[in-house]
Amino acid sequence: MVERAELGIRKSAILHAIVEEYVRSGEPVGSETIAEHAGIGVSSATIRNEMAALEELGYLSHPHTSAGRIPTDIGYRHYVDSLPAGGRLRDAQRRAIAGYFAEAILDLEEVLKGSVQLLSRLTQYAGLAVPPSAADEAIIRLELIDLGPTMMVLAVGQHGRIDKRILDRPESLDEHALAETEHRLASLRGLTYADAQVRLLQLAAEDAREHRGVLLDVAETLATAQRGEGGSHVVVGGVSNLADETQAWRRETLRRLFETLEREQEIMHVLQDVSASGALAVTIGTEHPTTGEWDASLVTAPFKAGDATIGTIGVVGPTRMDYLSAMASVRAVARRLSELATELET
Amino acid sequence: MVERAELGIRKSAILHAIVEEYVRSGEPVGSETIAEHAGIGVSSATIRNEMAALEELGYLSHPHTSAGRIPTDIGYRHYVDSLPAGGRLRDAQRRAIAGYFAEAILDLEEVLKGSVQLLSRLTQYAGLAVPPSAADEAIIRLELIDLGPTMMVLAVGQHGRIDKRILDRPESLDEHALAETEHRLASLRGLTYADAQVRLLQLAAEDAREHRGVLLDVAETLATAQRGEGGSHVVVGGVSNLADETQAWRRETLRRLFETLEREQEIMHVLQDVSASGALAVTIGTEHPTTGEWDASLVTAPFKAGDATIGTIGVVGPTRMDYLSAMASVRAVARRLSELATELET
DNA sequence: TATTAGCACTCGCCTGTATCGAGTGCTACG
DNA sequence: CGTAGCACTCGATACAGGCGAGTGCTAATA
Repeated sequence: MVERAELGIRKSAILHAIVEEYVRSGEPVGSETIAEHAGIGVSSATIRNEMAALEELGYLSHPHTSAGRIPTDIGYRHYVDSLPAGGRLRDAQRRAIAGYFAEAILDLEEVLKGSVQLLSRLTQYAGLAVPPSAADEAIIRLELIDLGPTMMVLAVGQHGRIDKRILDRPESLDEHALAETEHRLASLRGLTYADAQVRLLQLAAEDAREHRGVLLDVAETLATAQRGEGGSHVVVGGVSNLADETQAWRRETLRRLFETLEREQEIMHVLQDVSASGALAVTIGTEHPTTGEWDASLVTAPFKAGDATIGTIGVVGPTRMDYLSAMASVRAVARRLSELATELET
Repeated sequence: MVERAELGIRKSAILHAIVEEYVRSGEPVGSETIAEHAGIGVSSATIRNEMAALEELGYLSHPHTSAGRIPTDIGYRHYVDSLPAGGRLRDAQRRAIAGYFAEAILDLEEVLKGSVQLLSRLTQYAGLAVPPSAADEAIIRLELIDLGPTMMVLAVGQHGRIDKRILDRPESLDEHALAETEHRLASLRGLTYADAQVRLLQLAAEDAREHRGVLLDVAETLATAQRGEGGSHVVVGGVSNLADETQAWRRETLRRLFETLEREQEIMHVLQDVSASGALAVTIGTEHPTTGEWDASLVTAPFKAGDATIGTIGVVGPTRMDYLSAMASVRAVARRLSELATELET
């Protein structure tokens, strides 16, 4: 990030007022509006001078000469960074969150689906979540199930995750051999997905017999589960909010956004990128190549089980986003989610 | 459906030409265009007379006095009904379908995901599929897995479907009781989901002991699986196509469409409604209350395993749809899917 | 009787022009 | 340094005129 001289207190206040007014109205905001309503206590002419300076510094831009100013991505960034840590939730929102988490929900997968729905309703943007990776979860069942002409690898994680893959069943693998192979798999119970995968590769390497292929397939199934390509995907909810009339996206931008939302792998990478810090994070427009392409912003927060971060949850919306409220919602949901996950995993 | 006198051969030809031209261009089409390009062999004046008659009959409408005609839903309906049964696929499309199904794919769930993607690419609309219901699938595993503070019901169907539900574990249910309950569940193997559910309710009724609740929960899990609310949902793909610039939807309509696409239950019901006939079906705009709300059309076809219909696949697009090509694509994919499903289920 | 040529008419759309006003940037002054 | 004042810019809006696609009707024709 470019080093940028600290703005004076008055410039900050003006920028702040412009961002909030623009987010509210969607119209470029003029010096008069700020002078009258923002309580800065100086005349519009002074505001104009400051605005010109802010534009010079890259915080504001100008759709055309005789229009008001709109914040640039950098402007939003400064605004967001200057926001107090604890945004306020409205009572109704607080109650919605409390209400949702008050119901006893036992399945993290279900909880995540509900949570992104909740976030999308709270914020009017779309909710996203990356569920926990399987890597560190212990396997409590690992079975090879006979489906007649085919067979299925079935792994059950200690917290209830399920991964499966259907495989071709080689003719040579008769019932006896299948039972024997399954017996060998049973010895992996208790290992994590990651460890079990390593162990399987060892087993397959040591023993170069006929059914090595099956072991490799099982290993691949575990690997897939860890990459998040398996049963537990990125969870997306409330995308219809993005098509709302009031969101200022052009059709083409909207199309690209939806397109990417269908490519789970890409979304997962984006979310992992932006939430690398391990704390509530805001990613504004061009700050990330992918969000830049959408002209969108992300507000994300990790959720934890105990001390370990296990996933990410957040919202996507236009860069002209109500960051304060989105941050408060995401923070609150992530906190509740962490509590619940911690509880579920003990 | 309202009984409507058969159109004469010439009116039909004109209507046909208008629909095709309008679908192609998106502009209201005038009499001149038809007279020149459609090879009807009469002058534009005659076409105009016929158009006026067609409008009178409800097949065409008029955005304003000096504009060309556009087809009404009834006009599209007549067009679709008069279409030859075997629409042609372009070679590239035929190859794409053959290519997709040539890869050995063993998991019907994966196949369906791929198929809706395929359909959405072939047609440039969004693909939809309702997977088979669990009702008639035999259960080959039915387990109660100890997850420490909770427990999981896990059902595996004979063709590899998986349904699970995580339940609260009552304190009274110690390891011994859990093992015993699981033993009782084991006796249900081989029954279909529907039969197993009935049997479970009997068991629970007969034996009014402490752990009745668990049996009821298991029954409920099986019921959920049959309603399609469980692991296998409606499969949707290629929705970004719907946001394409060239599709003439207004923002609000688009929003409603996306909103419904997120409500799986509703989509499932719509698809079941429209594909009740058991054959390739086209549902145009207001012909179904839900599609009417979207100003959209559906082209759907059932797919079968052997002789039994097990699911539905199709596309959603604007009423101004290239029906011929969509029908051909859906028909071809459904046929391949049926072959594959038949093979997988034997 | 069905078809067609011709033509007046309609009406959306495009273009050009004029006006309005929000908002700017600059300058001069306190 | 802040402010008042003012000329200027430029998008938005409104309106008029002309164009042209397309209609609907009528009268002539096969």
